[in-house]
Amino acid sequence: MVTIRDVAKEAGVSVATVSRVLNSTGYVKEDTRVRVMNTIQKLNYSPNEVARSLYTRESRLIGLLLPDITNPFFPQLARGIEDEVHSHGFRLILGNSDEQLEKELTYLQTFTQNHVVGMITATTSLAQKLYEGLTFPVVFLDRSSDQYPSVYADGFEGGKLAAEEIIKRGSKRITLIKGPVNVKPAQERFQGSLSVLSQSDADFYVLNTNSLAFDDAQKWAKEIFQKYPETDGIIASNDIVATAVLHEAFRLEKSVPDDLQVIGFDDIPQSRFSFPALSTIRQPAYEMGKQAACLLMKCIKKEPLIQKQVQLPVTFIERNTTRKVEEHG
Amino acid sequence: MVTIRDVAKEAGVSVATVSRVLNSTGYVKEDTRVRVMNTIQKLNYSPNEVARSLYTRESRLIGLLLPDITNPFFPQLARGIEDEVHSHGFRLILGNSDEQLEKELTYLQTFTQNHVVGMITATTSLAQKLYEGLTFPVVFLDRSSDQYPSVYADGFEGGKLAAEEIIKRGSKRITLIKGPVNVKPAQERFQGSLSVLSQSDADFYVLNTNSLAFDDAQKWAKEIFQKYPETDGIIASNDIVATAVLHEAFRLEKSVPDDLQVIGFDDIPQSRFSFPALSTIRQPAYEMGKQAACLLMKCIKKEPLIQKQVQLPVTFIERNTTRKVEEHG
DNA sequence: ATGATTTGTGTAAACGGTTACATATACGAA
DNA sequence: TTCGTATATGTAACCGTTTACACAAATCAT
Repeated sequence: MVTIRDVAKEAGVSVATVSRVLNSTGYVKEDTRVRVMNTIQKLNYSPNEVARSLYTRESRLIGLLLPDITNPFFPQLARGIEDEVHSHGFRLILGNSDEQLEKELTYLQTFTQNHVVGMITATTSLAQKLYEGLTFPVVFLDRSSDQYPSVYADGFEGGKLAAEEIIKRGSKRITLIKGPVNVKPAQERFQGSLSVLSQSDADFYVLNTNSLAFDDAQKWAKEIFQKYPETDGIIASNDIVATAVLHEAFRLEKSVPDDLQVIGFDDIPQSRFSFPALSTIRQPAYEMGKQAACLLMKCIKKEPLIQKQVQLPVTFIERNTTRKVEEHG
Repeated sequence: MVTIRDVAKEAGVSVATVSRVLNSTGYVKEDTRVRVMNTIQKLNYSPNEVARSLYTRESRLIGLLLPDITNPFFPQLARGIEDEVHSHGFRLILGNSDEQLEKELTYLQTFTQNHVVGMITATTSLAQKLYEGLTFPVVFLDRSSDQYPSVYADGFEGGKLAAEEIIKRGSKRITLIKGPVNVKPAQERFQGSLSVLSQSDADFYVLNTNSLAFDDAQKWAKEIFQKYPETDGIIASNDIVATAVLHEAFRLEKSVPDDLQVIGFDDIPQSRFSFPALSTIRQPAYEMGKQAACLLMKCIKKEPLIQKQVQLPVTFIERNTTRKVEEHG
């Protein structure tokens, strides 16, 4: 491995000069700068990030903690983040928490030990005090926080929207699928929908679930039609569950949206391809990731944050699992 | 930040002793070991991974290079990898290459500069010589290589399978969607299907595409029915494209599988929820990731590899976008 | 009792960068 | 000419670990 000393010797200068050339700091005469650059090229030298990190006490790494990359919502967040931080020269250390405190802790330690410059977390943190001791900035994504900068969509509003739209379109016996209790955004949606439903004249049934994943979605879907067969409107905890519901409804030969309406949450890319195409509450995932990354970049550069909390709007995406309403006027 | 010296001083021993306790190397008397451990607890000391890395010249990080995490096939690979390496105490630096050589190079550099202990790549590497200079082991995933350890599914066989099954089920005017030329696995599938089709008595049409992503899938789908409206069987380049095709077919009121059969590739989780449920060639993605990680672990531990190339079987998953054939016997 | 070996601990030199500080020259102003 | 400042470069300390080497005490074999 070729080091800065090798370059210095070859170019006939000191390591300090090479370092100065590398970082464009201090004074360097143009001739020597060129000479050093050439030597770097010639020796194919590339500075050791670890050594740099040790001295400066920060790396160019950013920690990213997600619940589960296998859920299609999160890769979009991740991609938004990556695209943004990459352009600033940072790289990501990725961790899946599976919403388990223990795994989250492991990664927090990893991030600390590796001197990350900052982190973005989209997971549990029921205990926000976990993050208190950290020496680097943290941005919460897909979760709100008063203390920390955070980027999230308005889950409560989304939940309300879903309920309003499904009621407006005529569902009377509504099933509300409640996501895992420890997943905060899922609870917010749920509360949003609940607040609307409880003030409406619709009957409703709440199905409690403990996962948002593919492998379980089918189970919840079956459960609904067993326990509440006469339901004519389902507000799902996310698009995956909604898709499973749709699938099960088809198996049972229910006609969507005529006999049964379904609304999802997230608007993952594949939702527009479901059959019928899924009506859903859209969260701008890629954009959320990007914004979170921007916020973190500002924290890292110690620029003042104009606003610590960024709440992005949710929108109702009307597709074919809900009935049409004719507009007035 | 509390360092090893703080611990040493507090425990009344030398840094060497603390280090020995930490790494369970050399001789340490039981009393002092306990005393040091207690001090570590008391001071809440956690060793600086960067410093360790600098001296030992290796980190506990592994580089992972994927084409695009947004394509649902890759998160599954990633998850398989993470689960495996995590249990060995390693963490992942993630990069998306978008199949662009330039981005790939950037990440190769990042990995080197950060002293990763190894890397797994599932992307381009048209120029395998890129990987020659590296000081750490590399495992190819979803791509074969004679030189390097690699884990992949039998794409050619998968392509053949798809063609055979669709022909066996009676399609006569087949559309073969050819994935991007620079994506090797896509080409292998294509070649596999092509080899079968060209020896069959079916007519077929090849649609060339340059992406496997959601945003473009719809475009290819529309193109097919414009250019080859009488087609009665479509072999898609992956499940995403297949799903888009299905969606478009429905819009055009084609009856699947009666008038049109469709076969995908990958078996991403959502495929079983498409309508009709997608028949596809399954690649065991999670398992592939896991195997690749296992291979890398062995390389890192310098254990001999029993086999450098691991080829996992593909299987035809019969769902409802293909017609049934009655078994003989 | 004596030497060899095992056990236990400490000192200091790496690892490969960055940067504070020292030094030296060039240049412009007074 | 002299001083102050801008320019240019080098020396060495430092970041926080690991480990080679040195040394001493304890244990063992003869």
